[in-house]
Amino acid sequence: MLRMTKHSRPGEETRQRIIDAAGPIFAARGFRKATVREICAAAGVNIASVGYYFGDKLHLYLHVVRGIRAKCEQAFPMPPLTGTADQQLKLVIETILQRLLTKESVGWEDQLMMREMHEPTEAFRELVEEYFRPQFDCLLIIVQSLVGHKLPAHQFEQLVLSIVGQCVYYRVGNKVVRQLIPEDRYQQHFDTASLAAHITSFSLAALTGMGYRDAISQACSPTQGVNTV
Amino acid sequence: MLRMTKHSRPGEETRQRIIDAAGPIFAARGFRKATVREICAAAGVNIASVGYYFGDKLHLYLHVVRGIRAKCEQAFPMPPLTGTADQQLKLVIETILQRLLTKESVGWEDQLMMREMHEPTEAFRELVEEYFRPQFDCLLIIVQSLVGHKLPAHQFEQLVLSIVGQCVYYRVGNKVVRQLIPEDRYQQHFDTASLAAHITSFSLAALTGMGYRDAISQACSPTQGVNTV
DNA sequence: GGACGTTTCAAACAACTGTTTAATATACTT
DNA sequence: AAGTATATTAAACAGTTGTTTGAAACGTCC
Repeated sequence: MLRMTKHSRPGEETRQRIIDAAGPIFAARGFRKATVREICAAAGVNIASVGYYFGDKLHLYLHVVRGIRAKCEQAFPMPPLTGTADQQLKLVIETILQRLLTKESVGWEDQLMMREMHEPTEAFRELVEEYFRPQFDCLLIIVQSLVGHKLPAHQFEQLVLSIVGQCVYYRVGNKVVRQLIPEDRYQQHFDTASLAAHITSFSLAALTGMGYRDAISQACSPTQGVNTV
Repeated sequence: MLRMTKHSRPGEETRQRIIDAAGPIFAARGFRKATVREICAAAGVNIASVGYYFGDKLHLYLHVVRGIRAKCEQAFPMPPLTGTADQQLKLVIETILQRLLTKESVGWEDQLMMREMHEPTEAFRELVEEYFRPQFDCLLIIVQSLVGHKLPAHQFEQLVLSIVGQCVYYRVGNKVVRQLIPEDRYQQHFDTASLAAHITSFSLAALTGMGYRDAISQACSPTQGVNTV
């Protein structure tokens, strides 16, 4: 039974069902390994529907990727930049780790993101601009605020990348970490909150210890825009 | 023309040629995308040779992966643990970055490693034990030496992972970084040596700033084995 | 030099893939 | 109610893949 009003064609439903079904499958299997047959079976539609609505498999994939940012922003929104810069840093690190380390039930978006990092498709460039760049700029502002004075731009960028790198590794190298660290100790000390606390204090200590930042001003620096050279 | 003595069958040569040709192709295309036909064409042998010598494509892949560690250790050997712990840390970070960021000409082994991290095969477990574990233990000893006193094991491990994470991100997230950082600035400040210097000072500053380590002992602590709890 | 095990080869095989087709069904318009 | 554009379907298509086959070529040993 199909209902087809002027503004909601019956096809819209199957179209959406295909996208919904395709996301987790592309994330789990990768673009190449994921088959149109499996996606259509999961969506409960005919094989030919992909060609009918998206042209081909690649364009379906691009539609899926382009819909990710919104979903991710909705599940774990970036925290507002209030409070001291120290607090801001901790919150952002926690948010990034949550997005990265959440279980597969909601986390297939990040799986796809990691696949794009490893084997970029056409969608990669805009994905960086719309997903990674905002996180990067956000951290850049916080770090500039923490340092409190001007530095060459590349130094700020390297500082931010050092922070991001620590977070991302727990996702990218997750399987390695799981094998390097004894299981019980992993369960006890490598949850999202503990890791966020460690990475935050590690990074704050680095900023302080590198002399970029007064050890005294540690817990009381409000955020202010700071320009690079 | 085939030469077949008792101890060096003619097949040994083609067998080796297949392995040599397969490595870069598996690394560049991934296990699935790499085709037996392309590998055999690159090796200059018949398609059927893979089945004849390795049984099937998967077992050829496993042979290739198992031969990686030796090659990598030979190209960029881990530095001997001499000098101050500070110097050791810098050398190890440099070695890791060199292994990770070397151009494709010699770096296909690490490409394969990254693929295994993302999509592990049967070879993953032993790869971690033989390749990642030594690096991890090496850094663990250095960090223990830098801290100079006992700490819970998981804290040492998180410190090491913070260091490794910074390095690995420049490989895993390379394409992201390349797009986030303006090209000219990347060329100027994001070479292996500069990154190694930054990551080293960042990490040393963190260790110092976290209070794990006397700021005074910074440049003169010789390595000594330190046991965790 | 002939017999034998080993190695190579071109060709075919079987399975799976994304895509297209042409017919059928559906819902809206007039 | 007829007509029409839209949507769905089962089936077939065309291409690529890993793997197997059976014969031919080769080197070694008696």
